[in-house]
Amino acid sequence: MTLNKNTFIGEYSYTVDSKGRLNIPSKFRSSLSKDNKNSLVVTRGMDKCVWVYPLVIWKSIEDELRKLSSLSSVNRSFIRNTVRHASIAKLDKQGRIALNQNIITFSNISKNALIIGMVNKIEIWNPSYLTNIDDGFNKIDSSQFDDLSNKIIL
Amino acid sequence: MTLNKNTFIGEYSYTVDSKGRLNIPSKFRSSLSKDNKNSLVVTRGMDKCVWVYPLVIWKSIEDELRKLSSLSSVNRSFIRNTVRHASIAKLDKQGRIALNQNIITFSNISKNALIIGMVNKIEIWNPSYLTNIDDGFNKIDSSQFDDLSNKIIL
DNA sequence: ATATATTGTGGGTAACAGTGGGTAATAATC
DNA sequence: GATTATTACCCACTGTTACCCACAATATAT
Repeated sequence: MTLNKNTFIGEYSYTVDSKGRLNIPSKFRSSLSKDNKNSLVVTRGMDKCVWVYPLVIWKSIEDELRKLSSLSSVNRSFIRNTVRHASIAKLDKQGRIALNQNIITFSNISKNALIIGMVNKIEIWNPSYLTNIDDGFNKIDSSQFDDLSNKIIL
Repeated sequence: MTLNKNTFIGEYSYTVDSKGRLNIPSKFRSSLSKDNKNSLVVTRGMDKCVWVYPLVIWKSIEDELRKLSSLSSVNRSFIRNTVRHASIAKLDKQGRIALNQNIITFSNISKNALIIGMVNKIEIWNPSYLTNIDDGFNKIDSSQFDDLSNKIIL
């Protein structure tokens, strides 16, 4: 049962096998709309993790990037760093994707991987890295969320 | 007979069985609107308890989160910590949901569980934990509620 | 008060999900 | 063109999940 299509929530602990294959949670797979053709786009996250987008969501990101003028050096830099590490990964019959060496090295994922649903995308973490981020979260002055608390009722 | 749909009040004491299944009070079930498709969203509370939302209520939270840009690290942190422990639980034919290990460990619920209606959501407590929080509540300086008293008429 | 329906609890079993490895097809290298 | 390396498909094993039925206790109705 899924909420919206191409929407991901929850956390899952999986293993990367000797061939670099990583299972995508079946709940995430069943959320993917058909027009993704069983394909995801894998790229570097802004934190030390992997970002995974459904193909159609990535396409909309591409369309946004297309609107940015290359006359601006900031834009050029932003576009370059957003797309240079992106690659398309197709799910195999068992529902796994193969992570390339570039991504594995960047995120420092070896055996255990933590997969987290981030609503419109998926994050893959080295579990020990995430623990550090999590600690940071708890140390954030809650006043930083005051602005959010006016927008979102939990 | 219920007042509003997806609205919960009252307190109930139930047991979690060996498979981690927990009954949802029938009064709560009959309050759920049909478009929830017998599904709830279970996640960690901000206290040491479990928060349970009707599916459609959670969906509106998701929609708000989707609007937050991932360029902001505060936003990323907020989204991650809001959704990573959330999962969809479908009511079985007996009106129960299955609590996963993550949630059980966090809330320290073993056999007995206290289910409390919180108007727009449901809380599930280890009974002994709630006693402690309750004591704390009584010690809060009432001036902390001054801000709220300007917004809500009790 | 008796009969009937509903509610909370427990358990068996079949289906599914995650993991690993062998093998064939494809691509890359010499 | 031959050899090697990489990729993708297939099968198999194991543990978990979800569905089904059962039963006792409570509530409701006649």
